[in-house]
Amino acid sequence: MALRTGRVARATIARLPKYLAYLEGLDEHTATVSSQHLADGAAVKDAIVRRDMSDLGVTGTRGVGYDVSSLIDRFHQELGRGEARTVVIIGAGNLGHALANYHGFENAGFAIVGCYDADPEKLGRVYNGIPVKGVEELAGDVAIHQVAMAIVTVPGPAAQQVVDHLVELGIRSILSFAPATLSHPEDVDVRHVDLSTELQVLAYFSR
Amino acid sequence: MALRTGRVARATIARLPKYLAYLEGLDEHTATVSSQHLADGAAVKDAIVRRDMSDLGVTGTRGVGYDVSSLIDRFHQELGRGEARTVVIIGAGNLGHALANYHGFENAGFAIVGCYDADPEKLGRVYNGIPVKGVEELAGDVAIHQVAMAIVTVPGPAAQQVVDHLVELGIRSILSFAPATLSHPEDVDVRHVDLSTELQVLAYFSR
DNA sequence: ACTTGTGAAGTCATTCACAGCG
DNA sequence: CGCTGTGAATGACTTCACAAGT
Repeated sequence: MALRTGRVARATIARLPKYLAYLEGLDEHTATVSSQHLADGAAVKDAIVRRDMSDLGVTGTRGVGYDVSSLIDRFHQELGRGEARTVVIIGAGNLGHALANYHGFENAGFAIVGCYDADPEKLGRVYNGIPVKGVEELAGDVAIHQVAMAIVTVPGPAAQQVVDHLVELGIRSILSFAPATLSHPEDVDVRHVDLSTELQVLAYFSR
Repeated sequence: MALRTGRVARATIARLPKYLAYLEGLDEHTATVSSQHLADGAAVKDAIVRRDMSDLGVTGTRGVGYDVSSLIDRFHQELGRGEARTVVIIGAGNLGHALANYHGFENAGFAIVGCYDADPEKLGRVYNGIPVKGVEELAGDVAIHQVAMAIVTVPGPAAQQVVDHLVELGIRSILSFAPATLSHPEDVDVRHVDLSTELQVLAYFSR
């Protein structure tokens, strides 16, 4: 259906890292995978795999499957691996610290420029090679490193002004862990991960 | 439409904490809210609020709005606040530490029983009043405290066996931060928060 | 007048099921 | 025969729009 859409569905993109993890863990000499096979590896249904490939414009061989290395290349390209992508973390508390030490971001091709905090006492620390700096350095660093994304880990009450500041600096994509309802211009994409809500939803459905 | 369904849509439940946060921050003497008003406070559309209330079986007064304290009571009840709900955290690394220190879980009515790690060096530490224990104490603690939920923050490769173990202990709800595809019985509810995937999706749509 | 409550339509994503190619 | 590729069905959630209650 979508033979050359510039944009692919969010749900499809979210599965690409899973597909990639499975494909990259495969034997060197595994040349092809069937949708069934890939589906098992990524814990999804086979029909989803075929739909995703179709939406991405990827084509396999009937009776055989999809070419593994083509898939890997295509997924890398689609996810923008290889391009320089810089990120800042705002808030050097426990969560900021944990995220700075989390290697999944680097593995996915992101470079964390710095971790910014208002507390002068934290200044100068280094987490996993990432410097903790004062917020006054943020504007400069964003410009120098062409930062396009930010991860917000400040306490709830401070989150709104942090978001406002980030938007002012030209950041258009924000991943927030702050337990707060945030307002923002609609051309800014704010993804919200609310840990306590996740747990509450889980609890609700376990009764 | 749903006047007495035992179960409400996931999406609706996920909004209740937002509604609650807004309502609980209201003036003492604000007796009612309109769907419009509540929608603004929770950053959603007013039609969603009305649909949610309808699905919950909550009824307002036309021309006036919904009764604030009734809503608060109803939401608390729906989310199971007030009931004893115990949780364990598996993995006392950076993320486990951060989550132990995160007060949002307690605020939502969860009691974190302990933080379990295979590394003997971490044993005996206390994070925010939560003891770090060896995994061999997990089974006993789960039984004693009637733990029904677990948060998994171990590295990817260890995650599958941790999940298997938790399932064996009777845990039926798991919130996993491990960057790994996990298999589990279908009567066990596993919510997966993949931080690096979140960032990759965000990056994709910012191009 | 103001605001609820809800059919009906719209959007997005998953799943089915099978025709058609290799 | 095996496996892809996709129309069509289904399902979950949102949004519209308006009739009806206060």
